[in-house]
Amino acid sequence: MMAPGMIYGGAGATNYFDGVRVMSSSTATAKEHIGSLFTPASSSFLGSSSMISFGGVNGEKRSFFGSFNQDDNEADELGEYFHQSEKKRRLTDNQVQFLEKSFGEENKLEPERKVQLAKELGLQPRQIAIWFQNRRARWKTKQLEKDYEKMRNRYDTLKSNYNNLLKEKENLTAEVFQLTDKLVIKEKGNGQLALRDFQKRSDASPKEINDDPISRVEMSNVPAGVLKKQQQEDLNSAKSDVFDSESPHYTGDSALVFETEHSELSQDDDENFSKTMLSTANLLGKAEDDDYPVTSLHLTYFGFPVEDQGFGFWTY
DNA sequence: TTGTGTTTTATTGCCTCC
DNA sequence: GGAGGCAATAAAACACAA
Repeated sequence: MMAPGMIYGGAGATNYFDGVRVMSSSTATAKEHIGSLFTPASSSFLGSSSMISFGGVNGEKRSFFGSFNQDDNEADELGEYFHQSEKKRRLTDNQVQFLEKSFGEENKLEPERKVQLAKELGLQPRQIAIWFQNRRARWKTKQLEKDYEKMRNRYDTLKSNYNNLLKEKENLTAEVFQLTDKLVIKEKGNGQLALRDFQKRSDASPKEINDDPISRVEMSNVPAGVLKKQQQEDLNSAKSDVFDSESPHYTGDSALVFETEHSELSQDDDENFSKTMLSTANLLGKAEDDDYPVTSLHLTYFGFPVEDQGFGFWTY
């Protein structure tokens, strides 16, 4: 049997009187404290109805649901409620309905409202507070679920868009392959001069070249269509002879430019693509500056940006 | 009927605000 | 320091399948 006025708590439990939390460090102290508050004259916490505040002690039953249309069903419900044991009891449907309505109006509970609701529903103010607290927790959980659902939908949309862009990019890449091949074949001819020039320049440090901002800028400004006849021939020569996989000049750089692309293209495709593009770029670069061979790094400035542009190779 | 999962009511401890 | 809010949790009540 629990002490009257004590909402069943264990040892060292927090106790409540009329909705006020009474913290205690020792159970005995708490019991004494609470016990002293419940004299036979106390108007609340009457025996088995310890969780329910009745209107008065004189047997008069004030209207339990002042705001409800009380019918036989509700009377039965109440009777059921009052006759439940002292264990944890559920609120009646009408009580819950009333609290829900109140929660819908305002989910925070001011002290006056709490007391008012407690009076109207015949519950302890503390019970009203607990109900609101639990209801807020449920509301928050629901809200989180909704937010999660929204975010998931957004993610799905973004993912779908990304996949579409990926496909588009693959198509464009394939188109570039085709066009480049066509271009190279078209430029077929004598390339010996280009090969000699390239070998002469092969002593130049790649770092120097790559770090030279001026050459980068110049490269980026080379219009693709400006080619002299002799330069075209140089390119054709270089295409077949210069870009072998052993060349220290190109293999490393190739990886630099296309390193984010490995998941998309096979290694062979990757290599071929790099070589072809280097070939083209060298040809174009030669039109501007014979001192520097074009490395794959420079390709970045030839309309094949690593990221952030329409033809970019980025990863998520 | 019983085992099990879910919901509801209530407690506890910590934190913030006044 | 007290009051109230919140997160985590306990435990009773309830729902339901086997």
